Amino acid sequence: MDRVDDILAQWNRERPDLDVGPMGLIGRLRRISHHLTREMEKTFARHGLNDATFDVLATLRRSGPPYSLSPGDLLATMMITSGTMTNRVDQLEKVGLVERTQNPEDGRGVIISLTDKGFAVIDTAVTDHVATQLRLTSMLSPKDTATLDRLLSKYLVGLTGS
Amino acid sequence: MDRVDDILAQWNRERPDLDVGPMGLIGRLRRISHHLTREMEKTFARHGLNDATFDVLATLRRSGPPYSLSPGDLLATMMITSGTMTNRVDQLEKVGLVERTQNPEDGRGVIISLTDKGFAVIDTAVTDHVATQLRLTSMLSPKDTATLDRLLSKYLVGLTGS
DNA sequence: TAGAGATATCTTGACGTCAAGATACCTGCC
DNA sequence: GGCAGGTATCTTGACGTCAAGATATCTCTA
Repeated sequence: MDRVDDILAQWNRERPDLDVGPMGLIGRLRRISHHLTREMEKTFARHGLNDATFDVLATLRRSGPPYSLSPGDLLATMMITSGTMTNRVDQLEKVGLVERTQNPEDGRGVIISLTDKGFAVIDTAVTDHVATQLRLTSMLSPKDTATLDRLLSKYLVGLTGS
Repeated sequence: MDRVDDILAQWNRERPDLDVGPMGLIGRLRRISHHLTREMEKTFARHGLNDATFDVLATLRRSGPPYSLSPGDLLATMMITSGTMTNRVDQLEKVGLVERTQNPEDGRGVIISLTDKGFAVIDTAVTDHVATQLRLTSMLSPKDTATLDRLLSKYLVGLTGS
């Protein structure tokens, strides 16, 4: 029994014609996601980052040496638009965590690279972040975690095709 | 195998010291949530609404007659701040879907009520919305849906305490 | 090799959200 | 009754995001 159940009970009383099963599942998913995001942002803030800038630095870091990607490459793994990407890189460049260089092979393109400072920041931040994520999933038993993860993966594939 | 698995594989290569199990679960949860929100917004748009304004109208509608709540009551079920609430009500009042009246029992308070037009809009929109949600969960088997819903509820309670 | 269409990135303007604080009003204690 | 502290709502300014379009460059075909 959670808060979403209260919402469903209200709908059942007011609109008994509606099948609110999907609403319960989706509502819970979104509430959990929202809550997790809020909590993780606290960790990012300790490193001078937020969800958006952490995402960029982390993508560059895990791509491996030379820790450089084009804005287009970065976009491919994030669910955002190109304008948002420009804004994120602007912020990070301003504080010296990444730098833009012209792509020598394509005059239209630029390459975003982690600076040494950026590398140091993200390497520390991600360690902290992983600890936070462990805490945020620690209330689930190993078995429940495994089942949930498997079902979410199945759902993600069914929903987006990959 | 989904896109999140690719991300985890990159981390394993670059930072094998990190336990990325929680990252997979949280990443999937957030991606699904993001995708669902985007899809549902299309439905809201067909009724001249968005996620924010739908939420307010729906909360008033399911509260039952007289379809009136204070901003504080509305805040209690939504994960937003008071400033955001003011903005949402402003938008809805401007287009005549809700109206503000002074709370006769408390000079500090106001009461937000659905107008007849607001009632008609939300009653149609929610029917459409439920159909969208059914579609967005239709790729899961009934059994998987039940298991997922149960685990999410458990997680939500463990995470937020209700 | 010239031009049409495709591509990569950035710009602009609007919107939703938030944190922090302002304002008005209520309640309970002295 | 009057004042202190609590409560309900709104205001302000900053930020992240998006859609749509601008600009520069590339690629392919004739």
